[in-house]
Amino acid sequence: MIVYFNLMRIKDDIKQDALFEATIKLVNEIGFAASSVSKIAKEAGISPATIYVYHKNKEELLVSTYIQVKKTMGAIIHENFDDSLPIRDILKTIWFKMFHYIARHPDYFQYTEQFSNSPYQSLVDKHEIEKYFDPVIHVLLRGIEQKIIKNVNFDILTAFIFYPIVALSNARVCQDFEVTDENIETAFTLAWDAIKL
Amino acid sequence: MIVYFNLMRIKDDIKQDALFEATIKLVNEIGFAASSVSKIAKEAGISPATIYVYHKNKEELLVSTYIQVKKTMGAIIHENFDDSLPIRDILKTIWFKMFHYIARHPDYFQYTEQFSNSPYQSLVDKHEIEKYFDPVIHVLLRGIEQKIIKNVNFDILTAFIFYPIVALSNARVCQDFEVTDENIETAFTLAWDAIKL
Amino acid sequence: MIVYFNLMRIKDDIKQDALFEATIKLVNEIGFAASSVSKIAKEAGISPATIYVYHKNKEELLVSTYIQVKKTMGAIIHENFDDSLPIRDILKTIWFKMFHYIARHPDYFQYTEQFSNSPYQSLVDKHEIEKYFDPVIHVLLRGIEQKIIKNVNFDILTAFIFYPIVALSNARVCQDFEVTDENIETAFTLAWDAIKL
Amino acid sequence: MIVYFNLMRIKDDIKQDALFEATIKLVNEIGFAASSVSKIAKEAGISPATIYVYHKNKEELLVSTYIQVKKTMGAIIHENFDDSLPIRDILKTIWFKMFHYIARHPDYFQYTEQFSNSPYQSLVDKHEIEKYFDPVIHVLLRGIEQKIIKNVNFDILTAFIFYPIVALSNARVCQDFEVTDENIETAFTLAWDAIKL
DNA sequence: GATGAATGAGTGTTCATTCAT
DNA sequence: CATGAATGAACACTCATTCAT
Repeated sequence: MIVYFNLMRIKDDIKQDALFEATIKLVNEIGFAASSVSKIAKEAGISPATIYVYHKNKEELLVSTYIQVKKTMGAIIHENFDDSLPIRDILKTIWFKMFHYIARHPDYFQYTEQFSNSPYQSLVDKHEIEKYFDPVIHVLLRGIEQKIIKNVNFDILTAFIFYPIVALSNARVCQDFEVTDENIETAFTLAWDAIKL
Repeated sequence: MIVYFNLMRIKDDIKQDALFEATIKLVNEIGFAASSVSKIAKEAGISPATIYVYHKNKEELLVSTYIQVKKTMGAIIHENFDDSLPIRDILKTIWFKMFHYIARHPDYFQYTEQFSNSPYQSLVDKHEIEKYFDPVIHVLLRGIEQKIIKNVNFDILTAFIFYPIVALSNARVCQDFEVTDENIETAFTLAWDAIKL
Repeated sequence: MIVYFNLMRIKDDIKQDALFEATIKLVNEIGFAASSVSKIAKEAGISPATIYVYHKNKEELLVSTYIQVKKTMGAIIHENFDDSLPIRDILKTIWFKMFHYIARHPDYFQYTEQFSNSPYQSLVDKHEIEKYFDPVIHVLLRGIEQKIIKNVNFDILTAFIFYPIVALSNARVCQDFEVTDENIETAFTLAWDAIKL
Repeated sequence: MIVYFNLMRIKDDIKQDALFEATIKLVNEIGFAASSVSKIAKEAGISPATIYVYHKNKEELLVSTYIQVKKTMGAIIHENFDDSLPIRDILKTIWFKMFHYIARHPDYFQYTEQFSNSPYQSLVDKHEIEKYFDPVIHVLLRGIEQKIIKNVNFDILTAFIFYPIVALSNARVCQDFEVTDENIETAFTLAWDAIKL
């Protein structure tokens, strides 16, 4: 009986996962508006009706897919996070991790880009996302305290230390930027020059 | 004779304009996917069929609206463009002009943000857009030549001298950044620190 | 067990049938071009969207309706088909069966007439239709072999042994021809005189 | 002034003609339902509104186009009509003339075929069409009187002496029948065998 | 839990026709 | 006479969602 129950759970997870991947794949291929519930279902190999077993509605499917990607990204850039290193080194490490993560999962990244410019984005609890990136945020705050980083509005800091990664990773925005370790290093120099005191 | 000409000209500029404004307003209010042709028509006070007198299809309506906004923006940031000023001053002037333009037309800006992350974006002739921003681009190139600006990949430069404006103007991304002359000045300092040699 | 099977089978034969009859009725009443999907749906008492559960699109609905009529017609004219009778008798029997079938289902016949002159006709696999009429065809071939029927191009034979039935059954073409056994007999005499050696 | 008036009239006729040809061409190419007023207008090189100067509405345009083709066909098959020849020769001459006319104007013929199976057909005054074919009709009547042709219902006669021409000329119906003088002669033999006493 | 069938509401688009010019 | 602009009504079709099974 227990075995049976476990098999059920496994089955669930497989479907859940297929749904996650199908959603991202389809949104990237045909865009947000054209990704209908039934197309996503077909891509995932399940019935449209089954989606409603796992998710309240389409919105909730897209939002939870977004959150899951963001959560994963947060976890990955903080792997082996060492708070004791110099601030510049910590940030540089995170730059590399982000670029490498995006390079490995361009589809995940592209999904978040599309999502965060869609009307669905307003349905996300911002604090839930932010908490996945808390450790880096605290590094910046510490940098300000230690007078290593400019004491300016936090949004300004973000616009120079994180947003350029997004821009440079977005093939639509930057077509000539090749993601090599050397180029990442160069780009990071500008970021650091921008925020350092 | 002039009266005759006015009587002759049939395609209605007023309608054309209403359509332009309605498209932008609706896309901002309910997002790209939900902005149907009939809703846009209703907002503009015309029949859905009339849209097809002015535009081949929905795509073309959205794309031409985007191009028009970009064109206007390009024109405005180059108003009184003075090539003889120091490079830093030219760029700073453009920063202010962009922020002010966006502040005055937040809806236009928001439209371009949504558009450039939609599947429609791939339908735009990139070169047509780029030419509206040629003068600034040449300023950067001159800065590199004169060894005032870092000699790095152009996409990297763009990611630090233009993209932060987009990030900071995007209320969704930066909710704490208040657009005041002082804050713009501060933010520009970081941009200049990033790109200057 | 049978009850269970009935409960299981979901796609509704009753709806399928209603759709078939509605399509034919409407096309006969208002013509092919005016028979819109929604009108057909209303006539069948179902939602327009439901049509797309049973048929890929309008074309496919019309084509499959045509094929079904042709199939039925083929089956009926070959009922009790007796290959051992004299060729003239076989053909005469088929003449009567066709006239009687058409008289009983003038709407089915009229539908095929309209269909085969519409652009949809090119979508039909001709061989699929022809196979329903194979037995008669073979009778003609046998007649030629046995030097009972003129040895001429098969299309010519068809134009005299089958096509006149179509003409005479078409109320639009022949308004004065009353379908009585006597008149059919008379007309068949001409057909036989035409093809016999 | 008269010259001016004449020029106007000529211009009219050119448009009228272009409209006639455009209607037939388009209906043959894309079918009846898809041939919209504006497409016909574009094909004819005039404005859709102009069509309504020459014709009350779409129906009337299609009907009058049909009548004109029928009229032309009637005129051509009666060219050099010689009532004094033997009946068989007269009919054979008409067979050849019809086949040759259709071969020369397959588009005109195809138009009438499509038209006479469309709902528009009911709008035609049958008597107006019939009168264009009066002379042949009288030949048949004379044949009956002289006991050369079978004394049967006139529709039956028509179904064997005229309808096969339509069938054999219709590429959709008869794909293997090549229109050569020899084949026409052969086919006529069957027609004559059918109707002769 | 999983699903195929069903649908009302909506989609983008074209239609025949009118009208001011 | 000729027309470009305009439109209400309709088109074929897809949508997100529900429900009986």
